[in-house]
Parts: sequence; structure tokens; C-alpha cells
Amino acid sequence: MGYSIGQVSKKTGLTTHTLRYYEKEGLLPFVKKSGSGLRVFTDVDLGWLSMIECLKESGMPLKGIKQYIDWYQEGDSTLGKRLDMFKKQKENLEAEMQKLQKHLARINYKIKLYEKAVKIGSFEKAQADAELTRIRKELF
Amino acid sequence: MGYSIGQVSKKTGLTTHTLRYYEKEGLLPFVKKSGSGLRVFTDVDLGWLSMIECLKESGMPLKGIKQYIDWYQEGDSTLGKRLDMFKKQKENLEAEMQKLQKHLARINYKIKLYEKAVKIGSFEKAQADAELTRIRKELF
DNA sequence: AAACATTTTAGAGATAACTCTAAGTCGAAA
DNA sequence: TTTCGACTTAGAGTTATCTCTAAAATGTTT
Repeated sequence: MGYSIGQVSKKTGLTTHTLRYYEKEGLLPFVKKSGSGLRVFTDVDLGWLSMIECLKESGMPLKGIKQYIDWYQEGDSTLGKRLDMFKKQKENLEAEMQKLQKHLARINYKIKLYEKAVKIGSFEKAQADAELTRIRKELF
Repeated sequence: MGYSIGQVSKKTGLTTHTLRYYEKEGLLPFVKKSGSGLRVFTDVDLGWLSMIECLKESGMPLKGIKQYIDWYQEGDSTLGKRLDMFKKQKENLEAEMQKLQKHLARINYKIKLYEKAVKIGSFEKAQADAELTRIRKELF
């Protein structure tokens, strides 16, 4: 019930290079090797890779993720540190999402503006449009 | 009615190094120079810097932003391309935000788990808790 | 005018996160 | 048993985005 590095690559979308790189960086200390030196991934390992993806895409650098994994390996004495880390990550992520929300509103305005501009063939004239001027004022 | 690079650095939070780098990369073609060669930023330039920040934080690489600025400089013949770019960026951003939403749910679960774990002093036992097991099942 | 802060350029260096290469080993299929 | 694709390691190379340095010019303050 184990997977080769190639199989894990297909499952996760990470290249075999990246998986080895993650291991070298200390992110996969739990992955075992077969007698002849081949990596053998388990479903538990896939779970860890999924958590790594979650934290990475949430904006945590690989070093931060490694720290978390190191704490996990240390056992229950680091429970508080791990809790703090997740709380901080939640703060970061919520702040990030609010920022993205604002950026999205701005991009939506740009889409309206350019739809009008394309329709009338002029950026200048589209910008002078009453409704777009109203939205723009609302936005800033 | 103009700002020095240092003033713009304070206003935007970007270092003077970064501002010069952006210019070198073609992101600030509208910034003028004084007779003696000093950069003079205007409020219009600050507006562009704000748009650059918006696109960058929305996940667009500097090259993509440069492309947009180049199109802008080309005039109304590129209106369609710019509209497409913003539409695509909207798609990307909405997909990104949905992903972050999922990651946030997972992190919230982890916070609950670790709060319980800290309380009882054991990760294993916290994981076995009925409510946490329920939430975990909901999550995957 | 002297002193000192700010800006200029070209180019080198740093950092994170991959990405690839080479030379060899392993394992499944014909 | 040969063949061939997948795997191994160590280490070099790449990309994006800064970040810094040095030496000279400019701007500001006293």
C-alpha cells in the first residue's frame, strides 16, 4: 500500500524534482525508503503533502512549514506553538482575503470601464461616462 | 506638484530600489525626469503604482503588468486586449479566493483541534474527540 | 560656501522555490 | 536475460523579485 515518487507526482501535480526538493528541505521527514533506496509514500504522506499545499498556498514559506513539521515531530510539548502558528496563519489569511476582495472590486470596475470603452471605441470617453464616474468615486 | 523618489517610497511603502527596478522593467514609462535627471513623480504616477500593486497582489507577474502598461500606451487599438486581460484576471482571482476559502476552513479546523489538544495536553486524544472527528469528516 | 542628505547609474548579490543534468541503479515486462 | 522506463544522488542552473554597493552628481540647510 505504498506509492512511488512518480505516482505521487501524478496524484499531487508536483514534479518528482519538487518532491525530492521538499524532502531535502525537511518537509517530508516521514517518507520511508525501500530496502534498495526507493522512496515509498503512504496515504498518510499524501495527507501531509495536502497540508503542505494548504499552508504554502495560504502564503507560508517553506521554512515556516518546516518549522511546523519539526514541532509536530517533537510531540505534545509543542502543542501551544503549533496552535499559535495556526492562529497567526488565520489572521494573515483573513487579511489577505480582504485585500483580494478590494482588488477584485477594482478589477470589476476596470471590466465595466473597458466594456464601455470597447463599445464606443474610446478609453477617454468611457472614463467620462456618468455611471463609471460614480462607481470610481465609490471605489476610492 | 511633484514627488521625489524618496517621498514616493514613503507614500507607497516600496523602497527607492524597488521603484527604480520597476522603472527599469518598463512599469513606469510615464515618470518624468527633471532637467538635472531626478525622477519627478506626479499623482497620476501614484495612481499607476496603486494599480500595479493591485495587479501584483492579485497574482499577476511584473511581466504581465508591463504588457498591460504597454497596451495602455499603444492607445485605443488595444482596448479589447486590455478588457480580456482584466476578465482573465478576474477569473484567476476568484479561483484563488475560493481556494483560500477552503484553506481557511481547514486552518479553522486545525485551530479547534489544537485548542482541544492544548487543553487536554494530547494531540492524539484531541483527534479522537467526537466533535472534531465530525468536523474533519465534513471537511474531506 | 561648507556640510550633509538625497538622488543618479550600472551592475553585483540575495532569496525563495524550483528545475534540470549526469551518471549510475532498480524493477517490471518481453 | 535483456531492455527500458522509473528511480537514485549531488550539485549546477533558472526565474522572479527584489536588494544592495560604489562613486559621482544634485539639492538643502546653516
